[in-house]
Amino acid sequence: MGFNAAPFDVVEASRRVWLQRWNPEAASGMAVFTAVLRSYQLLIDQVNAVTRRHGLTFARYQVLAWLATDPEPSLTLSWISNTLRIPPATVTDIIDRLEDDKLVRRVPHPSDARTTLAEITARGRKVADAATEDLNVTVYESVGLSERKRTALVELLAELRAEGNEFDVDQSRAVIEGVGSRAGRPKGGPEDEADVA
Amino acid sequence: MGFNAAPFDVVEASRRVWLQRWNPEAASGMAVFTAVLRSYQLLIDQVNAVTRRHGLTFARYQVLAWLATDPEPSLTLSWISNTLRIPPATVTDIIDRLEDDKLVRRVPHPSDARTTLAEITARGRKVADAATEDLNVTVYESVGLSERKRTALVELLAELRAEGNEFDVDQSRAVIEGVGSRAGRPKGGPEDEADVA
DNA sequence: GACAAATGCTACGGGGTCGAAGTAATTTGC
DNA sequence: GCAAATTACTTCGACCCCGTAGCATTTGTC
Repeated sequence: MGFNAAPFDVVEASRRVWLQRWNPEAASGMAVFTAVLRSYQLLIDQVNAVTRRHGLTFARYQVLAWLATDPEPSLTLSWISNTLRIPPATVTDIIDRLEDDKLVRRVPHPSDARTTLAEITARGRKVADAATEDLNVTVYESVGLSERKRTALVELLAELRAEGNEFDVDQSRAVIEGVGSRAGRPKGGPEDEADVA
Repeated sequence: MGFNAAPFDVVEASRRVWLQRWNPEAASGMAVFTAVLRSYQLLIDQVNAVTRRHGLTFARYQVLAWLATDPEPSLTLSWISNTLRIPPATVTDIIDRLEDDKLVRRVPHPSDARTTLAEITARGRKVADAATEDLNVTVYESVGLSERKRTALVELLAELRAEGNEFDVDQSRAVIEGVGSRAGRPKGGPEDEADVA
């Protein structure tokens, strides 16, 4: 769907309504959610338009991009599921489609027969890079905001995500440093269970 | 799906990869998009869990909440489509379901036979308010961040959305001031066409 | 007033996603 | 060393969303 401007700023309008009918804390929280929602819609729309040009949905692109990026040419499906927060059944479907298009290949895990690895093909790598290049030029480089404000925004959202336990704050730094160590893990799971309900 | 922490901060990890393989502008833009995406996932997940308790999807809740909020008890389907950025066919579907549940009623527009109004029922109002109350307590009031940071975040996102032409910046203020004037408009459309491609 | 264009909505059909249940392999506990 | 619990993935079925095409009405143009 093409993107037409809404007739007014829905976030600000809602916020005023909330302030009248509910309490200020709820109003600011609602405003955060609504602002994130509408920003997401704005951006995902542009992203979808690009990935579609390359024959991919965003979900499929995302998986392919990680496979293309990672030092290891293959990742376990469960790693994909946990990291990209895609339900297992959806990962299965995504890999099915990518396999149909010969962008990815299923490979048995060397030491754990339960586990399946997704391995990117040469063709897949080519498609991923072309799509990324296109995304960079068409969307990412022309997101609004100054460089300084982009940084501020990303930091605020990082804090929001950290507080919401969106990622494992304790382990994150260590994992990011050792970028190469993501794939081959025989166990694949975090060694200490996070206490999420 | 329950929400388990990802093993690391995917935004930061991606940003580093981008800085190595692509240019800094693309990296910061990608980080903005990814941060918005993951924040959206985090929040929409919580919101969905709440609305489901009340027998609604988020899309249906959103429509119902606007109907419950607006001074006018009815809105045109096209207004809903434009404002909440929901494709017309989807609005039809949403109203169908809400009608099935007796939360909303279709009413012919008094002066334009093409147009249909959605009017909230007493039952609909009750469900909407209960769901909103629940959302406030369960999600909105406990979004992270200090009040100051929430404001800063919402402002940054407003700028992002404005630059992306997510809403009609010129008219927005005027429309928001006259909150009551949204519904009954016989024409329903903006009087000057925004120059969107 | 008549015809073309624009607007508002709906019917149809398909694609993407995902919860739940099932299968297979591995790890844990005793 | 074996049963129970856990982990990894897939199958199935369903729901939600939405692009497309189409119909009805209104508006614009002459």
